[in-house]
Amino acid sequence: MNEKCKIITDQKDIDRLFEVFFSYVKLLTDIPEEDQAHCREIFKPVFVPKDTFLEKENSIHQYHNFIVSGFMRNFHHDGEHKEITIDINNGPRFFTSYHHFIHQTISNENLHCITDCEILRISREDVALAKDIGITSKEYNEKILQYLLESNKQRIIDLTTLTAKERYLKLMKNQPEIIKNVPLIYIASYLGINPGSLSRIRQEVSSEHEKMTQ
Amino acid sequence: MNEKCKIITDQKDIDRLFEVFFSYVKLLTDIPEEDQAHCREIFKPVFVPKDTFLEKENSIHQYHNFIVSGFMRNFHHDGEHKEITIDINNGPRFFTSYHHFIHQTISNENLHCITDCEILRISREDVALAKDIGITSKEYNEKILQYLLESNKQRIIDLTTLTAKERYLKLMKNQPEIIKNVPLIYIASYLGINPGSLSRIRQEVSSEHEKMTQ
DNA sequence: TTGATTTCTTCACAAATGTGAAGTCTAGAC
DNA sequence: GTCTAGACTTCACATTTGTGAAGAAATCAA
Repeated sequence: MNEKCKIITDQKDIDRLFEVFFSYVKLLTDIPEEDQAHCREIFKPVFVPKDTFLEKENSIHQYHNFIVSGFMRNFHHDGEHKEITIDINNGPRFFTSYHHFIHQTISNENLHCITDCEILRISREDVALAKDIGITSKEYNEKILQYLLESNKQRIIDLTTLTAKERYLKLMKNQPEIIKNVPLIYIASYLGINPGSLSRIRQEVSSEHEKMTQ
Repeated sequence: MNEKCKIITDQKDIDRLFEVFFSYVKLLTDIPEEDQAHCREIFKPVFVPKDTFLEKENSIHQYHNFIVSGFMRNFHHDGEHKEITIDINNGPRFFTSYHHFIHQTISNENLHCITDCEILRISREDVALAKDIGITSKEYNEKILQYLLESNKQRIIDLTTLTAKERYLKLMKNQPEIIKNVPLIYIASYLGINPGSLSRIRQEVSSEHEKMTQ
C-alpha cells in the first residue's frame, strides 16, 4: 500500500514478530499449532520507517494492523486544520480503525507511525478468505471490542474526573514509554491539553520531583 | 430482583413495549415473526418506579435491560464517596453494564432509574437458554458493541476538544430531553463539570439566549 | 399546610488552563 | 559546518473552571 513499507524477509525477525503476536493472542484465545501456521501465511511482517502513514483519511483502509514494536497514533482532522489524536500505542496490540475497516466505509482517520515500527498485517481480502480460526472468529472480535470498550470507558472517567496535571501524571506512571518517545504535541492532543499548558505542567512536575529527591 | 419493580400485565402496554423494542432491533438485524414470539416469552416487561436501583454495585448483575421509556443512569463510586455518572439515557436502547454482565464478575456499577421507567429485561439464565436468534447472536452483540464503541469515541473527542460550556450546549442541542428531565448534579458529573460551574454556565446560556430573542 | 431535606443558584475568590508571542533548542537537509 | 523548519519552553495576561459558603427554590412526607 505504502511504498515506504518493507516486507521483512529475515527469518529470525519473522519468528520474533510472530512470537510476540502469538503471546498476545493467547491471552484471549487458544491458538493451536495448525492455526499458527495459517496465521503465518495470511499475516505479513512489515517494517515501517519513522513518520510514515500506514493508512490515510478519505480512503477505505486496507489492512488490519498489529503493532509488534514502535509507536503509532491514530488521528483525524477537526473542522479546519486541527489534528485530534484519538489514540497512541506502542503495542503489542492491534491498531486499526475498526469501524471503518469492518464496514468498508471511507475513513476520516490516519494511522501514523511516529517511530520505526514492526507490524504484522492482514489485508481485508485475506481476512475474508481466512479459515475461521480463533483469531478471525466473531468471538475473538467480540473480546477485542470489549477490551477497547473498557479502556475507552476508563479514559472517559479520567477525562471527566481528573485535572490536566493528574491525567499527565497518570500517563507518566502507566505508560512512561509514551512520554519518552512521543512528541509533546501529540501527547497534548491525546490528553486534551493545550501544548503550552502541557509544557508548563511538565515543568512543574519535574521541579516538584527535584524537590522530593533533594 | 428489586421488590419495587412490577411486572406489566396490561396486554396493551405489553404490546406497546414490544413494538418499540422490535422497531429498535430492526435497525440492526432482521427479526422474523417466530423470533419475535420467542422474544415475547423471554423478555419480561417491567415497570420501575422513580428513584429505584435496578442493579447495585458489589453484586453480580442479573439482567440485560432495554429501556422503552424513562431516564436511567449508570454510575459508580470513585475513591471515597463521590459518584461518577458514566452514562445517562432515556432509550429506546439497551442499558446494561455489559462487561460485568457477560463475564459474571462483581460489578462496581449502579443502574439507577431517575424517573419512572418501562423496561424489557431478560435474566442471565434466560439468555443462556434462549434460541440463537438474531438478537441473542454474536453478530448482534458485536453490532451493539461497535455502536457503543463509536459513541464512546465521540465522547472522548468531545471531552478533549470542547470546553465545559460547549459540551453543555452540545448536549442541549442533541438531547434536550436529558437537560429537562435529569437533575443538574447528574448531568454535571456526566459532562465532567463541577455542579456550581454548570449552574453558572446554564445561567450564561439562558441570558445569552434572552439577548438573542429580544 | 408545614417543616425538613435536598437541589439549585449565586457570589467572591482561588486555581487551573488557554492564548499568542518570543525566544531556545534540536534534528535533518544541504 | 551552516541553515532552516519544526518542536519545545517560557512568559505575561486572559479566560475558564473549581471551591465553599450562603441563601433561594423545589420536593416530599407527615
